[in-house]
Amino acid sequence: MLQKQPRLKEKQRQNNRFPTQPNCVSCDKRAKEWCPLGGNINRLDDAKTLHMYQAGQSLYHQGTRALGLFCVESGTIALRKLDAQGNETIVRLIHPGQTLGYQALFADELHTTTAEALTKSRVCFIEKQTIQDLFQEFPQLSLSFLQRMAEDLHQAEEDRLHLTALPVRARLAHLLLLLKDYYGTINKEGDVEIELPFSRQDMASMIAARPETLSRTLRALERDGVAIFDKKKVTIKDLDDLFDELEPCGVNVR
Amino acid sequence: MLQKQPRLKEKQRQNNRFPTQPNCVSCDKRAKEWCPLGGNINRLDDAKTLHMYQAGQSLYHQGTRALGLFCVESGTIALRKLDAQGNETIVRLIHPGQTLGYQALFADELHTTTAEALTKSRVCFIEKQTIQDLFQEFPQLSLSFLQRMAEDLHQAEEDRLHLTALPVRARLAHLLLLLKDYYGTINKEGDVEIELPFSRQDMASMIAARPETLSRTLRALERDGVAIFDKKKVTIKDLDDLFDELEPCGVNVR
DNA sequence: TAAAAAGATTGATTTACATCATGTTTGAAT
DNA sequence: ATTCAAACATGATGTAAATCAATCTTTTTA
Repeated sequence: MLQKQPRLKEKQRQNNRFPTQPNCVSCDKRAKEWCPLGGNINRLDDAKTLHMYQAGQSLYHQGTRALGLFCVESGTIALRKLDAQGNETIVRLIHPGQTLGYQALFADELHTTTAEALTKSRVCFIEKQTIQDLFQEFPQLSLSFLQRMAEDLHQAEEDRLHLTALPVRARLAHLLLLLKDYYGTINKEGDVEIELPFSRQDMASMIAARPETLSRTLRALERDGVAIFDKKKVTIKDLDDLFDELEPCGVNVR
Repeated sequence: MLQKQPRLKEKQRQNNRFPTQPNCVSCDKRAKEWCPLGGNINRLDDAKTLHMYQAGQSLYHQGTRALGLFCVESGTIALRKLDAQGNETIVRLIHPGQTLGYQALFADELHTTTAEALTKSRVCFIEKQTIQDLFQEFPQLSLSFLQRMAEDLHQAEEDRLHLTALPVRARLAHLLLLLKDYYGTINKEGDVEIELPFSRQDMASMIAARPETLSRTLRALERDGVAIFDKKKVTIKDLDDLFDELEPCGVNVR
């Protein structure tokens, strides 16, 4: 199965040298998956290899074998799924501290998504054999991954519900509320500003809408004074306005 | 949170006595989750308790704590999800040999669905403590559940795709193709006959459509000679006709 | 810098499906 | 049987979002 390999801009090809080695022990973003290692977290630290990815580069490709696990230190990774008709959707975003690649690894299937760095990213890789060794030595580790996947499953259920029960506008509001946690800052006027790391097309795919529909919905939100969309910058005066979009639909944002 | 407890028909209240104890060792339907127990499968056998459920009875309720795992010996269990607006959807069906209840148990969350027996069912229950002990003693067990959940996750991804990419008619065709594996028989004319264990409303919820839409779609398939729907019995002359419904959508039924 | 390609917006039109309304069948309780 | 309440079917109508098509904008390539 052939995958599209996005070409990189010239300037992106540079600056790939002299990375500071990240340290799992001091990594404050590390997700709870690795907690069972406790004081032995250095075991992970020793086994990992650091990789730098420029925006647009892939960590792995849909349809390939899983060689190990990835753990994001910085940057944003998108899991893209390509279907038979050639539609590409972002299934999920992975943020610093989170692990990815476990689905195919644990299911012993081929990767069902392509993992692509949306921003310049630092990602650690732990190969399959190491994972197996660690799981053997620290059985609690598999339990924490069980928990992880159970939560994923819960999320998937929830997403399905939203998809069928909520109109595009509410799905968009919901997405913005999730994104603000990762990309939101407060500007000098005290408004929330979100710098989106992806295109309109990607954004549309995330809420299962067509780009045209997304575009119109953005404008509708602007008309109603809920948010301002300038290129990839979103400005929100009052988050409550977004919550109000969801309230009549009975959604509680975790 | 109050749950609707369906009233049982009179005759269903009877015949709940003298169940033959099922035996995990000889259970030929047992799913691969328990394989790691190997020759120690009797450990599971000793720990389990058998429960009989009449159609309409619940194994557990959405919003309650997970007390253990269930393993279906016979019958069909539906996982129902009730949303804020009061819509009820069948998220999934569980068949003999399969395990259920692990999502909430592993995530340490409340049950996100209600498990309801659609037919008279025999289900084994293994309580949390036992599971923990077994997982401790047989670490491979958690790996096999990891695999299980990874597959579930894959399925959820796939379902989401279908939901957004396929029209109701294709989703219905797809559902029938899945159901035939569990409920299909060949009648004297050589046609496939499926005896559905659920109502039209439930069926509609499974493909995320309204009952009216499902009703019309059934008739459309009948008009086109693809299938005949008589009450809960579906007759299909040629399965290829169903595959043809999916082909233009680029779906390959596993 | 110009040219080309891709992405984004906007408008007009279509459509699949939901909703509403009404009638019919079913099947359990009396 | 008779009654009653669900479940199911069917027709009429409404609508959110997709599709089609035409600019406009930004990015990439040459």
